[in-house]
Amino acid sequence: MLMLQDNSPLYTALRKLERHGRLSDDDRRAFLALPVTEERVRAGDHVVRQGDQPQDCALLLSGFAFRHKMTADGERQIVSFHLRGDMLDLQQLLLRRADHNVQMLTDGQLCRIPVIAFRKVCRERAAVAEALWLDSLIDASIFREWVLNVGRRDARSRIAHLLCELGTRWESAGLGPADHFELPLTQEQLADATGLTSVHVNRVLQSLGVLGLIDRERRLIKVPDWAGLQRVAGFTADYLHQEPQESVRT
Amino acid sequence: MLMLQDNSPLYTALRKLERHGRLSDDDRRAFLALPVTEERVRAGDHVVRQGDQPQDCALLLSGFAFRHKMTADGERQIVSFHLRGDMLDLQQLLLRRADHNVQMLTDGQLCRIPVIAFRKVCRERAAVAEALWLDSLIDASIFREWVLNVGRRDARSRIAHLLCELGTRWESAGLGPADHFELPLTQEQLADATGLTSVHVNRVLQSLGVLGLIDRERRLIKVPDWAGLQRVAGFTADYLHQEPQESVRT
DNA sequence: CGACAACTTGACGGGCGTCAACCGGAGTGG
DNA sequence: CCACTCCGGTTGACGCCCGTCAAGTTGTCG
Repeated sequence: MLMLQDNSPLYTALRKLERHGRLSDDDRRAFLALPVTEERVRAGDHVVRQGDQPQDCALLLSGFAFRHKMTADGERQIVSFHLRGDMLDLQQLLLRRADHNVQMLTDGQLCRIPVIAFRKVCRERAAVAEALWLDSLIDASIFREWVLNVGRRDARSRIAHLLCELGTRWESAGLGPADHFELPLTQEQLADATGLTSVHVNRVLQSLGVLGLIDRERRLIKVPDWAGLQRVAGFTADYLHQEPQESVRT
Repeated sequence: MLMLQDNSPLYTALRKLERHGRLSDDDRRAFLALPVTEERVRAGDHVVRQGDQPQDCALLLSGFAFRHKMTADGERQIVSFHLRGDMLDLQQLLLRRADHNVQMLTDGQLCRIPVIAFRKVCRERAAVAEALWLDSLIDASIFREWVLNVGRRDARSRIAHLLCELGTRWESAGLGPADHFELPLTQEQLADATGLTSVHVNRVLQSLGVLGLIDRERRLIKVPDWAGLQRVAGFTADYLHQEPQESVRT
């Protein structure tokens, strides 16, 4: 078995990619050998801008990021949040032009992988391509859940659902327990993610507090009643596809 | 150049996959050689059910299909519509358990491709895997636009936007001009796709008619003022990624 | 011609948006 | 050490977009 190099910035990503199935030593080696450039970024920095044609893919090493789009008349909608280990613009591997923005929520660190080298590895190592493809399928599943969330849940369960998702992903990214996580979002950003206004988000957060479902202190969320929050949200984690896939073997 | 077999049910899909870049003759041969079983389906038939672990992928040969999810308390949200040539559950290639439902909107025809054989081709023919991966990335892009649509547009532009998308995809699927297409949806289904109620959808459709933006006759939509509809919708087609990609060549 | 689904219309109500004022903490500079 | 500023959070009053309910109407298929 290949000794893993914990010091490679790609190791975090590799661990996430292997969540659904081991790669061979050759696959790991090829992936870890990708050329990268690390980069320190500040809250608010753009990682990708709509219309860009970036020549590299970004991997989030630390900090929080988010994707968002805007309507013609300037309304913003956040479409996803990203934690350590997430690939931020995997789609740039195959799609030329970015159709949305990716921006840092907090200070953090990311590394950039040149598209050309990345594509080469994908073409030569089918299992690596497959793991990355799977990753983008899970992203897509999360987007579908978000459509359901903003389309068919009322404000309270909508926000509760988002909190459940973030807690669950926080835990599965190895950052801590799901019921005690960082939420480095202003209420306006929370509103942009849920299709509400910041005023209403404020009222709903308070009501969730009164119900004993969440405790807020600064940008930290504690969930004293996880089952209750889940019930209000109608949350089940299946759409995150976190379990190993035990998928059909060829 | 490989002579294409117009009679293969996979030919429609191949043409769509090659929209963004030619495959080699070997790639085409491998894809067209996939074992398939054709199937006639009726409006309302389920193609995939949430929780299923299907052993094949479905390709839509004719008719309309849609995907939908439900909240814990039974609210339905449609998350996408599908036309001839679309792969209906590509994600079953890599994900074990379906997290949503796929159902026929009209009578139609589909063909099923066994997951095992399909995966084998993907592992052996990197370019085929890449084309399919690209297809799921475009799906994901459409989901993001839907999040924006239900999250941040009012009822009128929301419905206008959906009509613009369907018209555009109708045309690019080779079914006819974008401003004159079939819309085999009840107003309740339209409501489930836009996060509204059927009553309100009814009123908005009428108002779009009064504005001279659309004409409805039965399940047919004519758009006398496409530019106007686009303006009301705030629609730009970039998120559909229809242009050839001219992507970085390795 | 009866039955059923889909569409249409009107009256009414509520969840959430809008507007605006105020508060509170963190950073800044004198 | 204290004003000043600024951003984000909080609160209240009010109103609108869209949901709800319920009663028709139309169209289609047996």
